[in-house]
Amino acid sequence: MQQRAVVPITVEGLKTACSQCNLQELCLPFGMSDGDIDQLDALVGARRKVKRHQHLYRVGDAFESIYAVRTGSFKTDVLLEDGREQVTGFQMSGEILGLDGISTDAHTCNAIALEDSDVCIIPFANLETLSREVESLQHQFHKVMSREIVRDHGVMMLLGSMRAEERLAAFLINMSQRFTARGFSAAEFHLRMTREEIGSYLGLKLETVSRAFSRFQENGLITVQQKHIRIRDIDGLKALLSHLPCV
Amino acid sequence: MQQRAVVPITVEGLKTACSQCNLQELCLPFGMSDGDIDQLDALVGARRKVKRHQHLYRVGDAFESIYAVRTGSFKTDVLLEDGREQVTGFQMSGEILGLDGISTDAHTCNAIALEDSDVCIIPFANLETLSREVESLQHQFHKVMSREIVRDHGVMMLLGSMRAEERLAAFLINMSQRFTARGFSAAEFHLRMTREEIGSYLGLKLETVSRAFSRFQENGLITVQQKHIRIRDIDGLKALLSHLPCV
DNA sequence: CAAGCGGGTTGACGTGGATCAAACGCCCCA
DNA sequence: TGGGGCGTTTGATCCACGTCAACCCGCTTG
Repeated sequence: MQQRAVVPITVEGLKTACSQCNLQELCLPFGMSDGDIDQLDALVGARRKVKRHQHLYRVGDAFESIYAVRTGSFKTDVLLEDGREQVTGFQMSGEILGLDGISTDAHTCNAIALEDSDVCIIPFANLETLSREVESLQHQFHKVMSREIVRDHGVMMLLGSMRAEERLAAFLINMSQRFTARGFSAAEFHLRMTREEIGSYLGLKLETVSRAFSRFQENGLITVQQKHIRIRDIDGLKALLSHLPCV
Repeated sequence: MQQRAVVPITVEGLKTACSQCNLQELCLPFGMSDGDIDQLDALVGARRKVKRHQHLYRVGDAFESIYAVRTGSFKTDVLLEDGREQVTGFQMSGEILGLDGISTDAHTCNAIALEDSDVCIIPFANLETLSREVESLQHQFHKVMSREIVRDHGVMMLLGSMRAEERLAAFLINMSQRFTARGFSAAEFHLRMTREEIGSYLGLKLETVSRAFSRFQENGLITVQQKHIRIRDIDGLKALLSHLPCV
């Protein structure tokens, strides 16, 4: 995935134009014509900064906007009464947050910044209005929602049918692909979440995650130093998924 | 590998009008005005019968329509290369199938009838066109997609953070609520899926599902006779979920 | 500089659910 | 009417992952 011509980021302009944004290929405007994207510019309102560990929204908050991650990253989670946490996803730049709120006009999960981050606010009423006029926007938005559903099915597969090492391998491969799409190294990256958060996402305890990392390292698949991951044998990781037990 | 059984669209001409359908409250038209629903009538094309164990669509099939279940019920599943199956959902009358296909213009899961069933075919291109004109339809459709996302998060919670009996209790409560919404008894119903399918959905083996049923019966929470379930103590089931260990 | 702390690793041990195995009951069909 | 097969139940055993606990490391703070 090649980056578009580098465009100087608008200097602290409160509104960031989609038409000038280098995340176009990853975000809502993907596949839209330049003309259509210009119309999006009018819609995407202010940006909002969210500091590490702060909530972008919480369960029960009134739903008004969806958000596109510009910089940084987030996790979304759901809490059970007794305190158990289920992380439902990690979101990186260009990805859309808040779709859960549409169904009941209130958010049904929490969105928390994993690092100092920055989102574009997309007022949902305006998005619906504009997407009645701009067919490509309408279609693209539907694709974004559908992609979220497909992603969730993948996670269900992972949680319901895979063993610990398969889950972690799938997670690492997924992270690698998403970093690659953003122009970062496919083989070397920095995880923003803790072992506990990874574990919650994968339906495992943090000790199990840690042990699986260690085992991967022993087997020469990766190198781990705290949150810094280097993938040494991506095919080996992928083989774990095919359940050809480490041919 | 069996050849695609190209089910001839049962002409049956009788295209059912949403405006005349008693599933309105559960289906896409929910919340729309009578006038707006009349417009939907033009859109919902033929119906299609699907016999028990037949596919409504398969992974890889071109995406053209979404479907509303009229009678009967379905499961959706995803398969891993080595044959492991993950059931991603069960769909009852009024519920929408096929949203997974929007993202890539091809279906990403299989939809299989659990009994002889009957769906309304909603050509997606037409739906997008009409929902550019009918605001209430647009909004309702977005809610349907969002509800699916929220539902998936619930399943992730279940798979990632709950123990076997909690999962089954959640499943039974959910089924009971959905039967109730359709005018059936909340306390007594007939499951259309096997123990294995329930297990796949809940991330458990069929033996574990069976044992949990038996344990619930011993504790006076339910009565089980094969697929026939009678709930005797709904509060007891709900208590299992709050993880107040059977006070 | 020490003390405290959050995150991570590692070991010893326990257990919930998987696996293996046998038998049963319902239903379809010859 | 009897047989065969699928779905289900139940018991015995196993093991992957959870739990508990000790310790390490890098940061922060007084």
